[in-house]
Amino acid sequence: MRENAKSLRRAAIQDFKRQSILVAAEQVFLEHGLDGATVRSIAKAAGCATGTVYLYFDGKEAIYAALLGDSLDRLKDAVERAVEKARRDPSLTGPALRAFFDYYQSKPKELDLGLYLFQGVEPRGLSKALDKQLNGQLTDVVSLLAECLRQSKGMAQANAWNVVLSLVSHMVGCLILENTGRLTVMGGDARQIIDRRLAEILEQEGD
Amino acid sequence: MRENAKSLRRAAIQDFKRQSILVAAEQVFLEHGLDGATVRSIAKAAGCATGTVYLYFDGKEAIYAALLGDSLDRLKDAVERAVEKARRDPSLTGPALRAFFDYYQSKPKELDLGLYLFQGVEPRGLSKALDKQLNGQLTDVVSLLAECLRQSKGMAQANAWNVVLSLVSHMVGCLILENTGRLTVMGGDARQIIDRRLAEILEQEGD
Amino acid sequence: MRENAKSLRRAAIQDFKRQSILVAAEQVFLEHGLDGATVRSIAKAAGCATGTVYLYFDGKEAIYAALLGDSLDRLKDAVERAVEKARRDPSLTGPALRAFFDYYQSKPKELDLGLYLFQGVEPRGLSKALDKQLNGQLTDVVSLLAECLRQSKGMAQANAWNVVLSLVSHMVGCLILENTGRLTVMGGDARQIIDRRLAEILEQEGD
Amino acid sequence: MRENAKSLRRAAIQDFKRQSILVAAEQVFLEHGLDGATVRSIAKAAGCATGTVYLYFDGKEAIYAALLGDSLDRLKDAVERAVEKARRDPSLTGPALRAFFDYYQSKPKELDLGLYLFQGVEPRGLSKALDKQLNGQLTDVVSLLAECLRQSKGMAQANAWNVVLSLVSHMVGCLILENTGRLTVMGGDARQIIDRRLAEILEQEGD
DNA sequence: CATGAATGAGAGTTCATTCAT
DNA sequence: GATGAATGAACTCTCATTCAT
Repeated sequence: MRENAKSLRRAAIQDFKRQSILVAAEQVFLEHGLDGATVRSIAKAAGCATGTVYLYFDGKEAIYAALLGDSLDRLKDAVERAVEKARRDPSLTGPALRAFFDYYQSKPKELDLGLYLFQGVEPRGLSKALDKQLNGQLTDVVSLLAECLRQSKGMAQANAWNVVLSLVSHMVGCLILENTGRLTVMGGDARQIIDRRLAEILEQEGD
Repeated sequence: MRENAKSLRRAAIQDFKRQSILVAAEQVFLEHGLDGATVRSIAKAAGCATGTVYLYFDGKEAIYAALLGDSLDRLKDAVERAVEKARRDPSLTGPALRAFFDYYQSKPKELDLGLYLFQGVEPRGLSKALDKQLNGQLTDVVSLLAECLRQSKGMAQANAWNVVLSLVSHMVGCLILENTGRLTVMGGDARQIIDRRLAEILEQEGD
Repeated sequence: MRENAKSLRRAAIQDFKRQSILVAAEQVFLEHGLDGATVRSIAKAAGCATGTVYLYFDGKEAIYAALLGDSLDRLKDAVERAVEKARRDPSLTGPALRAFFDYYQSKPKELDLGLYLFQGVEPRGLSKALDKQLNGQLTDVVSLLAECLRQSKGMAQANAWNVVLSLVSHMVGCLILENTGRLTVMGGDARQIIDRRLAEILEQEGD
Repeated sequence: MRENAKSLRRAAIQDFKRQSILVAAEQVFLEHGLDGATVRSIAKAAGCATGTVYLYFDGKEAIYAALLGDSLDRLKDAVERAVEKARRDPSLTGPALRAFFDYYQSKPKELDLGLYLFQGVEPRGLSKALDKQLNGQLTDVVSLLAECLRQSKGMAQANAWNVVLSLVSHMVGCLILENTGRLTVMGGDARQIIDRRLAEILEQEGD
């Protein structure tokens, strides 16, 4: 018992350290970019020595992968919760579909982070394995949304899938343009655009 | 006169060199990424010495900026041509609106290139000046599209502007997801999504 | 008494730990080289924590020194036993002289280990003290062999000494070339070379 | 012509730089060992910046390889010259056979350098290719000596080969023990040992 | 104008050693 | 006594930039 308690405490401390490195890394990545960030600066931001970072992660890319994986996990959780509510109350279908957008709008940094993935995955050194994992996580999220729409509108599965893909693409585009200020400069409002789009989708007849 | 001719010739030669460096740089940037590209490799691809690159550009960032500016110029040209056709033949409004999408779908690398802009502009060394210039170029393109839609559908200007912003966001999202393979993995097709979207827009009554 | 017994036991346990670290270290040194070996890997091979190694040794060099000293002790033991037999039965003089060679041929790694000594003793951190100690141990071994030869052949002491020095040099050269594969590549056989040499030595008249 | 002269000059300068790095590297390797030597310290000793070293060599191991290859080349030259003389004047067979020993005794550092090869080639990171090359160079030298002995004494080829292998092993052993002071401490003299050995070999009947 | 050798700061990563537990 | 997390200096190697030719 005593031993057990001790190792539990140790594990908790380790988890905490790991998390604090991740938090620090996220800030550094977002401020300086994936290549601009140095392990040194991440360590300094985390308040530890350079070598310590390597006790918790295999290297810079591993940190990035962990960061992105966690982010997509949280996204999935958020979407899941919203979809679950909509299942109990179909009038919440709109908000459920918007959960993807809401998540990234409330955490714009996490989308920025993911953008690194959008540049020649291989050449940048991001492994195929990471790419596959992230594709899987993204597909899971889209599946949840498609199923939600299907149940709500009585659409055919394939149809719901296509509508959701279109919607998600639209959300991604809006978020990127908003994050970088391009949309604002041109007088656009991401939330408004998406809401209008959602209204159109939900108005349409099912099939 | 003699002097003048000579200097004209010299200017032409200079322009040619400058262009050949830009062409080489584009290839290298797209293959290795902004950070992965080395000035030496750009020079080698351009068939000149490392130092020569610095005779024509202030440095790596400057090459990138020039490249991006040129790309947006070409985009604007393409959109302008399409819009001009639509003005003469309103049935070509759909293809005109799609010109933005078509341009980047036919040159996916150029969108990739632009994506670097979406990550921490300042810290990466990309100047506010460049950012402003690019915003201006993008706004020009959107203006062309909005005016085209307005004339074709008799919409209010503000309304047309909003519709085009939404459309352009959608296109950007689709292109990014397609370029990175995420859309394909999930069984989506960017062109199809955008065409459906265009059909909806053009069907709607002009307010 | 009780205390005494306890401390004896403790000393025995300490010795055991020390030995197990040495055994582990030898394996690691031989596999990865003096610089390639890490204290962490030695500790892991010894089944203890990194810090524990420092409870028994002053550091990596100290482990190496201990290892080398032990190796030379074992060599001396082996030579002593062989020489003792030859004293009782002079026909065993050949095998006695070959004991040096036999020891290292059966444990080629220990000669490898010793070779580190041959490279920049001081700068590598190996102390003068260690160097002196090892010279002493080597001289002891040579003395044993010289005395054996003197008794067997009735040679003058100085003469026997010279012959043994020559023989030991020869053995060292053969062992090194064999260990590294150079001899084998060239179709040579260390054992055969040394045996022929021994035959010549023993055939010669004792001055 | 003018161009040619220029590039010739440039090539000469390059060769000079390369050589000066090699000379510096040899000193640093011998003082600090193969692992102890740092590229920085080699550069400093050569009077240039760290990066400059990488303009002339692929890395630390490449420097070592070049150093060792050059050394063996010079050894071969020395042996070749001596053997050539012996062919014209058979009374010089002794000195010819001793050329290997003489070379390394006059340049003890070069043997020290080679000793790194004698420690687990692979684990130390020294490539198989280097190992093979060096084996080839060493074999060439031994061949020269064997042929010299064969012609001088009218020995069978196989016999001469074996005698030379034995002799070379002996020389290596003597040189190592002398270089490290072990031989001197024990009152031995490498040159004397080898000369006696040579006398024995040359006295023997040619099979 | 063009060259490309030289620079040197800085990258990711490792590891001997320490010390709080 | 034993642990192993933490340290931070030092490593090899890269590359944007400069400048003598």
